Amino acid sequence: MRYSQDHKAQTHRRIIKEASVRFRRDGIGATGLQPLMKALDLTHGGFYSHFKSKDELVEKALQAAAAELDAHCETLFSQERPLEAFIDSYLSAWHLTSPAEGCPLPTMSSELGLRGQHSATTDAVLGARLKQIKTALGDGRGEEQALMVMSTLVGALVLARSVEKPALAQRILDVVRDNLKALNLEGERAGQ
Amino acid sequence: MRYSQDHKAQTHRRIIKEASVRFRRDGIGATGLQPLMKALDLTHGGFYSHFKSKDELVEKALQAAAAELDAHCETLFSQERPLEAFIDSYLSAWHLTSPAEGCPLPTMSSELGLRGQHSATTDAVLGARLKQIKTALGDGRGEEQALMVMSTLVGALVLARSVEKPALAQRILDVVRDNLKALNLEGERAGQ
DNA sequence: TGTACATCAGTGAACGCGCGTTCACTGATGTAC
DNA sequence: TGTACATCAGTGAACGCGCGTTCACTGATGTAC
Repeated sequence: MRYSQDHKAQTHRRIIKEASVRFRRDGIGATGLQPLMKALDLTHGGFYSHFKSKDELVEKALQAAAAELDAHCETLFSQERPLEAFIDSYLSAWHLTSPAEGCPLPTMSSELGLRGQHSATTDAVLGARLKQIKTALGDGRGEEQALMVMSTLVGALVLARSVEKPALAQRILDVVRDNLKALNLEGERAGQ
Repeated sequence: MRYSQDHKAQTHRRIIKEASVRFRRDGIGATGLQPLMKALDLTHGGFYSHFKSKDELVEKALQAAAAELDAHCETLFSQERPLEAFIDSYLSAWHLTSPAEGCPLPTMSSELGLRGQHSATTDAVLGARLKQIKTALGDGRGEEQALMVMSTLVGALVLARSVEKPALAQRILDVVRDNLKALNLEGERAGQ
């Protein structure tokens, strides 16, 4: 059946979108192409008229998640207190329980690293955040401080998602959020 | 064939040891029981006379990795500058490239969390490190500072292992190590 | 001390299942005349 | 404007493969007499 002009492009985007959700939520290895296509009311055979392999979809899905995060961060960093907005967002209860729509660094990039299948997109995502944080800090040691902030945010989220007790997870997020804000307010003052 | 008295216990430990290495290095989902048993010159059928399921082995392997880390950290924290020794060890080039023998938090615990199969052992591992760091810091806000340190260490290692460019990975480790030491030396002074 | 037997750690074939990937095919639609 | 045809996104069966798990079996050794 031949479809209207941009029908295939739409399907292409739908596959990438669904994949970027599932890869982040369930893991890349644990996400099957058959269930993924079925969720979009498609059959699995058609997958290969869109992508030449699962690996290609993984890269496209990571890029889609990166673009999503870029858009979200553009909003956050144009607020009055950009760094606080970013920290609050990254360590929110929503981000804790919604890896499917969250930052791909602790999910997709992490799994790609584990398998030794690194992607330049990971470096781009990290680089984009570092640049935004550095600009928000505005002082000379911005680059190093930005790396500290990102490491702490990612680590806190990874740990909060890993621990068994929900109360401990929430405590990690709360403590790190408060202490990180305190540190960075100092930095912002020092930079002025 | 009947074996000498503690032969089975030895095999049991060998399986757990090999699993704790493979789960951390390759991931739990990507580690097959068949190749694992073959690597120990055993056949896969015998696995179930040792463990009732792969999940049971996962928990035992995580506990083994935790015990290994405990032993290593006991050495580190009995040195003159315990916190620096721990930070240096955690952010070492060796730890970056040797997840198989390293901290299970960014590897096994992270994957268990991703699958929603949390373990109390994760909380125990984190708790043990927090306690040691808190003791090393020795001041009133030790608990919160300890959480900040652990989050930053885990995040730095996760990011360093995720990025594509080795130079960026090394830079993350270097910057975070230096800045974390600076922060904590202040803390140690403040606590005295 | 020598023999018969019970034990049980480990064997290896087999189970159903889902994986990524291939491929001959379908059939509604856009295009050509 | 009406008809014949080419296109090609999507179909669905099939491929080999490795997974976790089961189970009837083996055979060297410890134990009992």
